[in-house]
Amino acid sequence: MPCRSGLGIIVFMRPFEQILTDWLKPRLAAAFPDSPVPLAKMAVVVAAANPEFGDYQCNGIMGAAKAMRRNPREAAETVLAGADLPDCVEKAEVAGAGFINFFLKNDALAAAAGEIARDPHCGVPQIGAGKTVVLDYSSPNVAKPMHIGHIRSTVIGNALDRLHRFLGYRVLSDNHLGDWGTQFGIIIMGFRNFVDEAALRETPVEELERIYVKSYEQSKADPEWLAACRRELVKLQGGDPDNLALWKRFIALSMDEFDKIYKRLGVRFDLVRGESHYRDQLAGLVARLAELGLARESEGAQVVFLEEEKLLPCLIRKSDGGYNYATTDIATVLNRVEEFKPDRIVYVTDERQQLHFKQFFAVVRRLGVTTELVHVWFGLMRLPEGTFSTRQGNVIKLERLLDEAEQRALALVQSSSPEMPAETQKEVARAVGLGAVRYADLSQNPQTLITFTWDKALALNGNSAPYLQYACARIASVRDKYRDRFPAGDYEAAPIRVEEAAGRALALRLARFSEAVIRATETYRPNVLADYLYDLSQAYSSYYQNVPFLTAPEGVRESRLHLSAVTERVLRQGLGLLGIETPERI
RNA sequence: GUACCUGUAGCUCAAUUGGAUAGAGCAUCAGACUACGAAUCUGAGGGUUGCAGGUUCGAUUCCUGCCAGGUACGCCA
Repeated sequence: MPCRSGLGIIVFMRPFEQILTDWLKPRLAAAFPDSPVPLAKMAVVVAAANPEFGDYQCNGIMGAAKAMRRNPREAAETVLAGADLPDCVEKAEVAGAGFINFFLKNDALAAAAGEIARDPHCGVPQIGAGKTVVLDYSSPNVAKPMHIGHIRSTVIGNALDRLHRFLGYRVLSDNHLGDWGTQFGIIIMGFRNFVDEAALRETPVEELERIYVKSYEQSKADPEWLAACRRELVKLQGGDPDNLALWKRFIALSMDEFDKIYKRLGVRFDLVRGESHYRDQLAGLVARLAELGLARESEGAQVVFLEEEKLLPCLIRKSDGGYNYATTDIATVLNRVEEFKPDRIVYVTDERQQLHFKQFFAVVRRLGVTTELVHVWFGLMRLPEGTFSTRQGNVIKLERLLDEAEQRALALVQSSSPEMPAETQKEVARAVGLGAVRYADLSQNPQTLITFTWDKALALNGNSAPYLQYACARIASVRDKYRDRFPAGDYEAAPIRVEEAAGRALALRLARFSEAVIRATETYRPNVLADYLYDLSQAYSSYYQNVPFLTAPEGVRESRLHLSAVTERVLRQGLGLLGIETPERI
């Protein structure tokens, strides 16, 4: 992996899979001059599935050989015949039906670990340099408390945010608040008739929710009330000063509460532009779509038909003259494209909005926008007894989840670290509890539904954030003891040597960090990184258990401390990308 | 009715996007602290990958049909 100039300065470093792929390409091109399978696909090298098959493997030859009616094993032998292996490879062999397996030199693994320690990005290439991504996530509705259903968009979106930045992308995170919908007519009526000012001072957002629910129920039972709600909405949208003042107050109260949660979760946005930010552009947008012949009237509404895309029609203006979210979303894309010139716009929402995104993406395409648009959707959060909803009253507030997590973590810290000062215990419990909640969500494939249980969300052992945090704390603890006992020692200057099996397995995991980061980002699945970190951590725990540090002979001791330090660095960096803190001691 | 998603060990989830003997955690059972943190480690049992076909050297992955669950289908977001 290390690539040095003659002066011993690091020029660049590449992951092993990249080195091996590049090595394979010209050889495959020579062996298969007329292959119908593209070289780029044939030459892909991936981590080996099983240690007995080496460290990395290439599976592409079998497909190509098949397409050309050649014997795959013989074809693979031909490729390897020259035997001028890359420096990092100990041996390469053909196995099974026509796999090529690569076994790396221990020295190469040791050197790679050393490079990761020195590289500011832990060996991860800056593949996003020069590219801009707008990331749209969280986006809660004003006047409703955030509940456990909101955690997914916020936590997944935030992890994607951090991952992209780490890869060198310019990221603009935008919290597209629901601050301009039909709900405000209902809330204003609720406010005028039911508000309890004392409650509004005590728990503002809960009170707003209460009056919303009450007014909503009344609107379903009473057509007069519903009509009044509509009138209030039209007044608001028409700029009525009283309603505007109320609306602004609702937003301010909600934002205060959202900000508290974002602060606890370590989430910050570059932009907070709610739907209302685009409200003056909606009429012009609809007119433009009509002029272009894209939109036309249907049943009193303005609609874009999407038969070519085999999609249902997209409604952009209601028959009562009001606009809906599709219109706002289209306007938002146009603004972002013009203002930020992004290469890509990524949205993180739940699965229910898939059709909506396909529809308004299609409309935007017809307007000539070529920016890549991605909808990252995730499965709904459910309770064991079924879905939850505000109206059923079975929601679990996000704040309560976070409080509970910190409490459980505190109990654990107090029992296992009684000597720790109370203030520190509290701080550690915060990091451990919130880390557990984040990890429980991020370690699962986003596209599956999550059934919420307290035990799962707050797990503190096994495959959980505290397991990873524990590994970090243990490394830090050994490092401090080393400094006590060997004040003159400098393990960071000592070379890393890879000898025993557990150390080799650990170094191999470290070399795969960049692959995990890139794949997690490109597939929009933070769980890929979470899986990697857990695997790395297991490799370390095993190493720790099987190999002495402080009682090892000089040299070996320093090498092991050094390898531990690299592991710590990658773990802290990786967990940081998931938004999980790693206290020195836990 | 149409479209999308999910179905893997008792439970919760993986499986490098078509690769080799389908892997982890929890739970169960058996071991390991007079060493550097046992929030840990070592090992065992546990599988017709919903069912039935198909495509090919090779399928949890792709195609078709069923079954079960979830979600969405013009004026909510």
